Amino acid sequence: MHEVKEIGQDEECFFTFVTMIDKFLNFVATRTALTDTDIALCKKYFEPVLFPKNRIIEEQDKVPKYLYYIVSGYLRLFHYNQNGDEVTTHINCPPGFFTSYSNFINQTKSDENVECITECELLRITKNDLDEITSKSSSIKDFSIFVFQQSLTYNEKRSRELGTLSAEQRYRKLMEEHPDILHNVPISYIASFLGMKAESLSRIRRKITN
Amino acid sequence: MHEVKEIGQDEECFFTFVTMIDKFLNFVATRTALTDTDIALCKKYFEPVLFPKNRIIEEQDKVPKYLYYIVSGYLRLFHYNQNGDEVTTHINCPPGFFTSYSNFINQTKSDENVECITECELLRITKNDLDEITSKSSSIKDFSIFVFQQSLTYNEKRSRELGTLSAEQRYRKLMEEHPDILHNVPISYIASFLGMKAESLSRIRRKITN
DNA sequence: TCCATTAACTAACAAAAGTCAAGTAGATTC
DNA sequence: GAATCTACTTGACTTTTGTTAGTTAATGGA
Repeated sequence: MHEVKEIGQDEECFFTFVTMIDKFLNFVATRTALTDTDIALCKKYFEPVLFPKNRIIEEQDKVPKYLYYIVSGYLRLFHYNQNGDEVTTHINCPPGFFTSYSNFINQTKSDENVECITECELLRITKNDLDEITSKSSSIKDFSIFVFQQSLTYNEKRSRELGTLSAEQRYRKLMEEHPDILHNVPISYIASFLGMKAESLSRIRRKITN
Repeated sequence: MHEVKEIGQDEECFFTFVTMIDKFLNFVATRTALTDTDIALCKKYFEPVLFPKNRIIEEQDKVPKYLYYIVSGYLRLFHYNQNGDEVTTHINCPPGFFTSYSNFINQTKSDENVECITECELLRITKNDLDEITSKSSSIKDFSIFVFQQSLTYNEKRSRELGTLSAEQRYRKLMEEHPDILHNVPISYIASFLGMKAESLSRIRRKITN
């Protein structure tokens, strides 16, 4: 059985693998029926890890190593633009998966970093191991295709909103759909994620709450 | 052997199936090696069709019937916003595939219309038939996964650009990457696709060419 | 051929968002 | 507890984009 790895730190960890993998299996079960064999495969190949706040777990200019399932915590994807400013392109929280999808799937170099915004409990799997378990289990394969499609749908939605909504409408939408993000993620990341400057978001927030 | 169907019109058609499918097979071959069996499968299941300018070939509130390969012509995806205005979310041209991807894959209702901007020569395939040939040929399956990944990559790129570039930068980028679109697609569609008003695009064009 | 319709451009003004510079409040550190 | 430091806010100003309305050019149908 795995132990929870806390990378680059010597602090003790009280989170148990059983808890994490069970949460994951519950999530999968909401969508796909799993056999005992499927469950055993997941337990064998998904590795539980615990990271502290602000840890960068995938680096730009490298091939993303893992697909992550988020048990707890907040993650972001960001890169640097021509001026050297950080641009946050994704923010996610439980329950869900996280990685630089197209680069992970194709195993190509990504220009994005994956960073833990808060402390994060994650389950991770490499591309090789994912291919391994999807070839062994058609249920897991179906679920993995579903996850991939979710990412496609997400990006279609995101580009539609960025193309047609005003900064204020985009913020209001985030307030409705992910109020938790507002309480757990720095405003500056949220502004960048919503495609506006931090000052603009500040003004919008004041106007709304006034 | 198929005949080229020209739907809803009685005009004669001089495009041959052989030409269309050969262009398609050449395109696939740039990426995936096909056996004679694979080629026979494609010829059997991809149906050549010819549509006139402005024809809507997939309608909103319905499940998209086909995935299209574009042999010639320009297509767009559009929907209506709260004010009843058209919003163009995608424009594409040969060589490439076209559909409302996430709804086609999941066979769910789409709120988008697929419209031929110009006369279009297309090859189309239903979801059932696509599943059929991908189950019979692993090469075709690989290629089909590649096509969907392209769509994911495309949407990631698009949302990044809409989130971080100014209207002028977005137009300049389109000028560089798809100058042909500017000559074949109405300005109003392009403006909407780039997330700006037609008047803004007009100003930008004057400023650039002045 | 003429009329009606539409697409594209223009201009003047309004609103939204960015820029720059300064200020505040809350943490953190020594 | 004073001094930093950082994230966030604020205000004045600029630039970009949207709005409205009018003009021109091209298009298609009767």
